[in-house]
Amino acid sequence: MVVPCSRCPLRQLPLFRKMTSDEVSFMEKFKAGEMTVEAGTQILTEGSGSSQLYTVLSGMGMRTKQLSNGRRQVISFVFPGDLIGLQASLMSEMEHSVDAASRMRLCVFNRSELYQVFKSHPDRAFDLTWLVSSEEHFLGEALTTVGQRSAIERISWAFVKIHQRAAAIDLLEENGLPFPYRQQDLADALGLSLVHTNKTLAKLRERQLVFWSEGTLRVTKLEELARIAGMEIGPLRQRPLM
Amino acid sequence: MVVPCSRCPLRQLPLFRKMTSDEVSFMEKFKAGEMTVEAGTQILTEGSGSSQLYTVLSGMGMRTKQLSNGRRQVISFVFPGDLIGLQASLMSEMEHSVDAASRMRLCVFNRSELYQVFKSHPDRAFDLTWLVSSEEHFLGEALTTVGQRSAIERISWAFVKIHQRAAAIDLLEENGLPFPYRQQDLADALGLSLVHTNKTLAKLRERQLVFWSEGTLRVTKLEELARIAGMEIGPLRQRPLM
DNA sequence: CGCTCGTTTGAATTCAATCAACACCAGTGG
DNA sequence: CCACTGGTGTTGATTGAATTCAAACGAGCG
Repeated sequence: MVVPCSRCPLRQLPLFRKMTSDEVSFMEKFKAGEMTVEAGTQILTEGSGSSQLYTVLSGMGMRTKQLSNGRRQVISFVFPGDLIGLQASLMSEMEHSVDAASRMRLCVFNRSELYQVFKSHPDRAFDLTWLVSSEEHFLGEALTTVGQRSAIERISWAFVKIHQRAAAIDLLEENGLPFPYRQQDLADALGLSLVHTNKTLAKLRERQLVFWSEGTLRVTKLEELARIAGMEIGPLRQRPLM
Repeated sequence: MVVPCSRCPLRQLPLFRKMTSDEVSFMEKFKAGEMTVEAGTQILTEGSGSSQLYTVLSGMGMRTKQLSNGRRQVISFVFPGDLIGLQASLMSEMEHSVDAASRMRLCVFNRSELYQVFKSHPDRAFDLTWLVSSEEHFLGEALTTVGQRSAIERISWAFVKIHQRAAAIDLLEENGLPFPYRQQDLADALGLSLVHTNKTLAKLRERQLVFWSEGTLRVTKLEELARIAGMEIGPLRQRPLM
């Protein structure tokens, strides 16, 4: 059962820019359908082209990059509202993979129509560029975190980011937010070993700042975490939803 | 003395996509002038808006991000052909600074005309998006390097990248390429301490792989460096020049 | 019941950070 | 003219944060 873009629940959230009905109906035409994938599915594969773009409707995933020596970097966690696969459409192929960490529902767009967006809807093309730039911005922050912060600072930074984003897409329940990753995923995202990640998580738990178990993450003292990370906690910028 | 875009020496290089004379003359209109800055100048400042976009014509710089604890991440080194300041035009402000490491000549564009590009020249808008995406791609690689590689691997990776790019913009002289940075800059780019960077550089020098002194970098065994870094050495993708 | 997967904990090791000096050079000012 | 200073690079010694190694535990599953 496909939801029309105009009634997409994500679109109602204040995180996402209000669009004119004209813009929405254009996106509607651009939309090829919906798709559900199970946890563990590889949605996009590093090194291969893709004829599709996706907007995440629900569920979570991660972008990963494989090294030849077997190590792996988690580039970012993917949340509802994120656009994935654009890189393959712009360059000839993906330079990272995208894996589903939970069951995910995806909105599918045809890559072939991408140029139409640029040709006939410059404002939406601008939005696309904005989204890529926003992702670039995030990677700059992540690079700074991995390059300059200690283990406890990195993990605190990550949890603040995740909490903020989850709050903005209405994922906060009273007992926490769904966080369907393994400790290894977080370790690979932050450039830490699994063991050290585990021990650092234990420290945060002891200090009553964060509780993460059974796929649920509960952040109890956001400001304290931000203080540890040495970061500002501003409101999220409104973003376009494709 | 301002060079018309059509006779821009960068544009003749095979690294940059051939453009139609129509496209070039559009860029020409978009161009507001040229500008020269001395080494050490801050071209763009983190947290502040900018009414200008620049394409680097010559010289080198770096994007940096400041942490509140005094540490600093060098996000990337900036080379001729790179576009800087787009982020400030898309978001409301820069989220990193750009500093000149040597004297630089810059091609200046007015931010206010950016929307015109999207409106009237969708192919150039596409190029802009491509550039941002390419930068995002690079940051993903850098994140992977800092997150997963050892010190000697990181430095080797960086030198391979730098050598490739320098070669593509005709910066290779018989004695090496101009590399006007301090060891501290490289250290901050790779998430290493100055001392450890220095010692690792000494190792590479002993192994006769890289010689860097007095602002000149000479890479003698590119393949060996790439082998150490565990990376592929493919040809650079052709890129648009704004 | 045995098996796998993810988490947890302890111990040993190591890579890289920090601390501390010194060398070198270009300015700069007495 | 020369002592002094600040910036950059170099080197050795020490420390420490994080990795690696190893083992065990619990949950879910065929």
